[in-house]
Amino acid sequence: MQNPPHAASRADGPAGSQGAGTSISARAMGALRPDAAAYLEGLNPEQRRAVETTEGPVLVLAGAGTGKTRVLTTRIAHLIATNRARPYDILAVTFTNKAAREMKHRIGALIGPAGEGMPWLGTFHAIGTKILRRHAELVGLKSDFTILGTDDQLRLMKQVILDQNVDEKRWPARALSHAIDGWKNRGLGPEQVPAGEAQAFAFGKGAALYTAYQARLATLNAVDFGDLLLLCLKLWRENPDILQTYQSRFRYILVDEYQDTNVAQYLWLRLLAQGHRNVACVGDDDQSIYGWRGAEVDNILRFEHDFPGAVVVRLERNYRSTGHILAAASGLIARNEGRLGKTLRTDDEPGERVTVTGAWDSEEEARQIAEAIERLQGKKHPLSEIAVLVRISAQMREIEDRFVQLGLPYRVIGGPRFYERAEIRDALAYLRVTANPADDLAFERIVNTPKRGLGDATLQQLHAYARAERVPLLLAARRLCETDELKPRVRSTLRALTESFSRWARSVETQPHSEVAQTILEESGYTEMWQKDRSADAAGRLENLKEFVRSMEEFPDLAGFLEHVSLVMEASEAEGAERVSLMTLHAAKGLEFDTVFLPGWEDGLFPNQRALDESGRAGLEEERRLAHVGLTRARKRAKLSFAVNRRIHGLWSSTIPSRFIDELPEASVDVVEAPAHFSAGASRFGRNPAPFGSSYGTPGWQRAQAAISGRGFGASAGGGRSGGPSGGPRQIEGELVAKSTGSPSAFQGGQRVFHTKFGPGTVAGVDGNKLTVDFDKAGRKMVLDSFLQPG
DNA sequence: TTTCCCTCGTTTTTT
DNA sequence: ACGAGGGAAA
Repeated sequence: MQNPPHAASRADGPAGSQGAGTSISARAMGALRPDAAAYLEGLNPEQRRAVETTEGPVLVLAGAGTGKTRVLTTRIAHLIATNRARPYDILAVTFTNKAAREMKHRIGALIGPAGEGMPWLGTFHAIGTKILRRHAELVGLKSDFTILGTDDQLRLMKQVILDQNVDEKRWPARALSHAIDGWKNRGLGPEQVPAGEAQAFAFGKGAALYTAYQARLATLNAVDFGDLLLLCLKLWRENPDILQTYQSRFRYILVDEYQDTNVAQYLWLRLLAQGHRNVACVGDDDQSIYGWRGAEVDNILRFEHDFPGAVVVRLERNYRSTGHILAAASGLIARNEGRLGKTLRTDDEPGERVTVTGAWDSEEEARQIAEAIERLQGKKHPLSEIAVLVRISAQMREIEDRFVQLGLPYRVIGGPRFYERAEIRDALAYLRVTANPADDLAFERIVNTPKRGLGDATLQQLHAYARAERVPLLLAARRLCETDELKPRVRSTLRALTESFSRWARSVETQPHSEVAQTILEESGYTEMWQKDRSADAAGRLENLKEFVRSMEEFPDLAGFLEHVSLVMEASEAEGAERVSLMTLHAAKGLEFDTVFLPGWEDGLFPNQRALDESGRAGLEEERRLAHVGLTRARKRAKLSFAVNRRIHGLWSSTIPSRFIDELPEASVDVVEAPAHFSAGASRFGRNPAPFGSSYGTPGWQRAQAAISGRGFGASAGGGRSGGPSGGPRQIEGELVAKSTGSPSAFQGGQRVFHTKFGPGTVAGVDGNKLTVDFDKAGRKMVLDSFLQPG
């Protein structure tokens, strides 16, 4: 394999017309290729260069919508098709399981089943796990180690903090967890933490806590996510021979989303890449939005320095967005200083300009968005091609409320993950103890779930015994039941539990694991617990449990299932329905939609004040990249908006439009103004609307009304259901201006009424001029009678 | 052991 | 405003 048949001369493929310096034979050879390689067709010259520069380090700077995934998958197909590598010679790492799955899928489509068997295509963590299982004993583990999720991690930290006599009030487990995660992200083991930082935590106990935490993990035969990479580094550093086998095994290395790598991942890659040095990293420094969780933009900025002789390919031709959208995004991101610099361009038409709309408050903003969506819907715009991207999840509530009122179908992307739901984690804990009786953390989670009278006191006894005898909790429980240490009632409950676990463990040997799971959930009383629960979401939880058991069937055995779960914490998404998507900007990375709404462009919210406070200019630049990501999600329409008043932590505060709005290139932006114009004089977008400075407060609703009707401020562009006729008295949420006047109402219970916002309904109760109305669509609301008409 | 109340925090999220 | 989690009372 030293001389592959089609050894590429240099980067210039046949498409590169810079023939100078390319040998005749090479060109002749290239001329053959288009036939031989259908998969290369349709690639532009830069993409092709990124695919065909197979030898040596390559950095592909792939702007948004420039065909990044295509390059990555084609490159793999190319390596295999030209016999440069077999599927198992290639290491391809991604960040998310979703990305890994998609890549597998697309490679399969390109080269057929040959791509199915890429054993080393996966997330950093999945590959790290695979490697660690093979050499577990060399890093002090057994090969069936468990991978702890965040909740287990936290519980462990709490124990460690307690053990070390640190005040848990002052140094909460979360903070320790944060610190340790940070160290692990930077590739630092307990001994390598800089003394200063270790000192800073808990009066110098930082290092001791870290060490103790690792020791606890080791005794539990468990690792956390950080360890999956960190322990690989340790393994390789201490065993050069093993490192070398991996270095020579991976002839070609590919990395997706390189801008998101942290230091540990970078070190991990660098060690592996030192073998063949054929490492291709694909990323976009302008889409680095995970700095807060350890991603180092520096990794991508430093690539040429770290891999001397690297070829850098820029993909700047955008196939996604229209001209104005691209211009807006480019103009914005150009304000960042720490970037390698790319200029996206498109051959597409200029299209619609990016719109900017102001609203009086966040509720009106939500109303405007919903109306705009309904208008689009009226023009046959598919809802699945519309997305609303928010900066923080708290923004979603009002928008959802509005959608619910209108009966507009939507889905929230990136909500609580399936495997993170309490009922699923509980069920998992039962399975974990069944599969591995030494899994103390899982045991602790469910000893008293459902409630069976085994509380703290009992647990303390178990712990004491377990620690003294150096046995797992379950075994400790079993032994203590044989003594008179426990109160009779506790003893019998505990004995029943331990016996159940023994029984379940036995049945795993003989029965299908999903059936065992079903049995466990029933016999333990867990299902019953939710059946008795009267809260609203109990039914959903039971549904989830069913789905959980069903999903187990896809795996060959219990161990396989548990491994999958610990690495793949994502929701099973019901695809396909015709719905608007609602998500955070972070969750939107990698997705695209025809129309994208971007609400909440207000200073303090976006750019987020906290990001600014904590990371200064770097924070601002990351926020700006986030804005850039948001804009570049749109294919045809991007609609920005801001509200001048927003409720923050329950308090109404006035806000000013985001500085990012003023950074957009004017030529690509349309300001959608209310009929009577929204601000005279001030800057282009009505920055700092004079009459309501920061002094605006809750009692000011009178002023608010005056301002709105007087200036037409933020009146919805399309009229429609939210506002009265323009110029007339504006309606604000009935609740907000609700002031009981005491004057008797013209309405009576049972009467049919109509409300401009909520539609038709029936009066359920009367209190002065405040009415309780059961609306046909919106449910029960308190409204003022002045907003109602007899129906 | 359980239940109720009070305090605290509240960007973004993967594995 | 609001929910989660911890501590004190039943």
